[in-house]
Amino acid sequence: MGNMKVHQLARGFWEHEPSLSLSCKPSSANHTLSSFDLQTFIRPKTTPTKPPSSDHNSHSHQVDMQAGGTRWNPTQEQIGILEMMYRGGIRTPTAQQIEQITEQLGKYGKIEGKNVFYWFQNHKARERQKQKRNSHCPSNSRDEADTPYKRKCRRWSFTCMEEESISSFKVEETRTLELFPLHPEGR
Amino acid sequence: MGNMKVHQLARGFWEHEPSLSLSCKPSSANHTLSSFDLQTFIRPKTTPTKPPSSDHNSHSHQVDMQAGGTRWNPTQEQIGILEMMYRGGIRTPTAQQIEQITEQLGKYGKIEGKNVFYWFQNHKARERQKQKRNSHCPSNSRDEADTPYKRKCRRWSFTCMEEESISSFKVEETRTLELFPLHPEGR
DNA sequence: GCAAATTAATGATTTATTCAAG
DNA sequence: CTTGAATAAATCATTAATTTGC
Repeated sequence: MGNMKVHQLARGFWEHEPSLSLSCKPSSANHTLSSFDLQTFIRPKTTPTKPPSSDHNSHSHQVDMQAGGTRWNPTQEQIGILEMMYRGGIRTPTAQQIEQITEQLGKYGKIEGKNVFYWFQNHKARERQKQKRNSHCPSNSRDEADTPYKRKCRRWSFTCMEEESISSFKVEETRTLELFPLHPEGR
Repeated sequence: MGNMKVHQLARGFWEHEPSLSLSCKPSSANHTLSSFDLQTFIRPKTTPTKPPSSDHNSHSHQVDMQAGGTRWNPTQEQIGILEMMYRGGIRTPTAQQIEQITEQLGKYGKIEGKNVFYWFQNHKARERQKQKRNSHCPSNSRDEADTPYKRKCRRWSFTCMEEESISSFKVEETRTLELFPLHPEGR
């Protein structure tokens, strides 16, 4: 709050790189790749920064957020359920679980899969660090019911919501890319 | 591939947790959540481990992999393009870029968005660590063309490919979960 | 020359750290 | 100050190189 100036500069991503004046030796870079334009990717299309259209606000529960770049603001019910699951033993849910959880929690307010994912990550990390800070009598500092190194497969894939979303009431645009705040100190 | 014994134990995910005998105090857990079954999520549905069907091998380039749980094995063209992009300055591509890159690289072999994402993460990290190991005369150890702390929004979402995939030649099942080799020594 | 055994690379996940909104 | 979001570091796990014994 307060002194949080937000730069709106809409320059491209890679303009801070004149021409790669590094003299990296072109070792074994003799690829026989055909028909490929690097420029296509270097310059990501100068998005027109379409402002979010007038939202209809369907779900009522709390501020609808999204569509502008705000972050998820969980409701009490959502937190409750998540904590219950955490206490139930879930630490890093699989994609499948995340899907289901998201669907369930969606009843209580707007939510995305990544929110669920992040919530578990953060909660786990912070519980751990809280426990570490309370390492007074570390007699039984065994990590009780955490995931004991079984490597599960996450299996996700990107789904970019851009360019005319599915037309239904999906997340539309949500463009925060060119719009980054800068913080006063080097923290 | 000789003494690599593979455990096939197909027990469920959370069976290493009888009933959470922890006596965690039920602090402020008086949520008024209704109609929600925790068990649904605790027990993720005992997938029947369907073996991959006979693959037709469509793309010719190299071993088709996938469909069983193997990892992405990039072709020379793909590596070439990715390295070119990296040298071009791309470090952590946005979801939008990843989408495009994936599409392009798809011409040279099977690939997913997450492969592109991981490739950049790993390549960046390993370049950095390689450079750190060569810190002989650290005169100009400035991180040259890396992303200088601009926080972009990644914007991804989960897409679980399970339960009868889209029917086309998509990734089906890919279950490597319970199947881990054990190595004789502590690595 | 060739497969098994070993090692080196590197793809895929998880954990730690950091940034920033509210 | 709390915590959602994102990135970096550490770690695990698999595949390709490479070596080795025949």
